[in-house]
Amino acid sequence: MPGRADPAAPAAPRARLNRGRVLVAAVALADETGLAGLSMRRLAQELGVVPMALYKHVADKEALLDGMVDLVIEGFDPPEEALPGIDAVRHRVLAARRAVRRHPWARQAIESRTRRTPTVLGHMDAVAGTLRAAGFSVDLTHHVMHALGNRIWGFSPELFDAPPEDGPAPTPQAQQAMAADFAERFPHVLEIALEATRGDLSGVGQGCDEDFEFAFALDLLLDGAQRLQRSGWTSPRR
Amino acid sequence: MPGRADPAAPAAPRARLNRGRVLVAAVALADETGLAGLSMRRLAQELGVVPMALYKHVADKEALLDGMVDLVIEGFDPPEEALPGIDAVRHRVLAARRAVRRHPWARQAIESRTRRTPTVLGHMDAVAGTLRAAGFSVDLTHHVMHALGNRIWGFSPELFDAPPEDGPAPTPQAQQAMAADFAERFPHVLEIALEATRGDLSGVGQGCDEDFEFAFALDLLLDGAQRLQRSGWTSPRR
DNA sequence: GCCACCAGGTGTACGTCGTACACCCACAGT
DNA sequence: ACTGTGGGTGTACGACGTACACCTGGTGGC
Repeated sequence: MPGRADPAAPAAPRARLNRGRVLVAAVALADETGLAGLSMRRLAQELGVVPMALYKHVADKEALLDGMVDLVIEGFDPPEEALPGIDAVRHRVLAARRAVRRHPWARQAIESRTRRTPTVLGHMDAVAGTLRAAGFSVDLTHHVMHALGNRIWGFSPELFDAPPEDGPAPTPQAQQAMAADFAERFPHVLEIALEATRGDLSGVGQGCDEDFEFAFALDLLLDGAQRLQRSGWTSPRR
Repeated sequence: MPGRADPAAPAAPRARLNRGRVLVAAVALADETGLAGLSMRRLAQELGVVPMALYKHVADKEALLDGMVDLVIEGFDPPEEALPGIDAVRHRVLAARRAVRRHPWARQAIESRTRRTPTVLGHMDAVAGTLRAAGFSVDLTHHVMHALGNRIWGFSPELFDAPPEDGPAPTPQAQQAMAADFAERFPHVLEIALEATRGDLSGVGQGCDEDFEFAFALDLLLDGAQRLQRSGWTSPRR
């Protein structure tokens, strides 16, 4: 083996790893092999690196998945055309769908996420904002967001599943600052949360009235379906 | 240790295992610990048995999950009252939802299933049959089933994801018999499949036009939402 | 020019998972 | 009495995620 050891390795000094490269490689690997085929070990191998090296760039596999989902969401086509009212919502949702469809694993991954990254909140805020711009009340916007469910993502996770529970308790002023930041970045999400909790955000963790939201969406669909049936609807044959 | 060995073990001769007991225990364990906490080893321990013993009753973990999901579906409240038209659909879907909510893991489990067991097909057939009884065309029934999505289950797996691909190729007459059996047990599912493939069931594996189904459901929801907005809808405050 | 630092990559090891495979035992049918 | 055979056992293997100790090459301070 000494006859082989070239001190200045020729072609591939192997670019340094960083979070971005890890995430991109993970997305590519998942595209190829599906979520089930994505393991830390396999991913490391793909990057020509030892498994533990990944942990310098992502906290653990959950964080890796979070990052991958963010990457997909960032790939949502921006709504360049300024469409009127509800059509803007439709446009945005269909754009999300296109991005999600590019990655067959994305639906499952998004559904499994329990943390809400800023990127995820950003998308929800954008959809809510589009509904508000179309003249919807905060109240109605809220329930329609639930009803859209899957469709917001090209398929709806709950906004708040579990309390954030970071490590050490944040100081009051840090909390204040975070709240202000949140209000600025996600104003529409905030107004919905305020409406739903009647201004008492402390109870935001326990979520919405799921039974109500379920029935709301069900009735929206069934009423619409019945209207189609009465009008003798048939699907367009291509 | 010989001083302890009692030849006729006193209280617990430990009832024999069978598929039913395994499934019930698995459901109970998942109820307690969530899907993530359900492992073959843990389940075996709960049953006072060695892990490999389970494999005499379920083929593998996938089959275990299939069985658990079937158990949940069998727990759907039967629609005793004969409601008129669309209300029967609503009633049935809400019944499914109640059953699914009893088991927090069920949604995730159902979504992850790729095989369609007879029990699953049975539920879909029942929902389709209820829509047909309400006067919906096969065509409209089909698309409404897609649109209901999650809601059919208390949250929509595709009917056909992958070809069945059992082990050895079934003989033609066995295939014939299976088809006849299917037609008898799931007539409404069959008529939808026939409609969607225009009578050529050989192509049933490649599924429906997902883009169309997605847009159909999206428009149903958005049209309904817009109607509510125009009528000045507000949610009922309790 | 030296050295101390440290971000980033390595190696080893642990506990858990699903499950293949060989076994063994108690009872049923002859 | 003999022989299957259905059901429970024991051992073992190859993944997996990741903790922990280590090393190493480049950078900033002096």
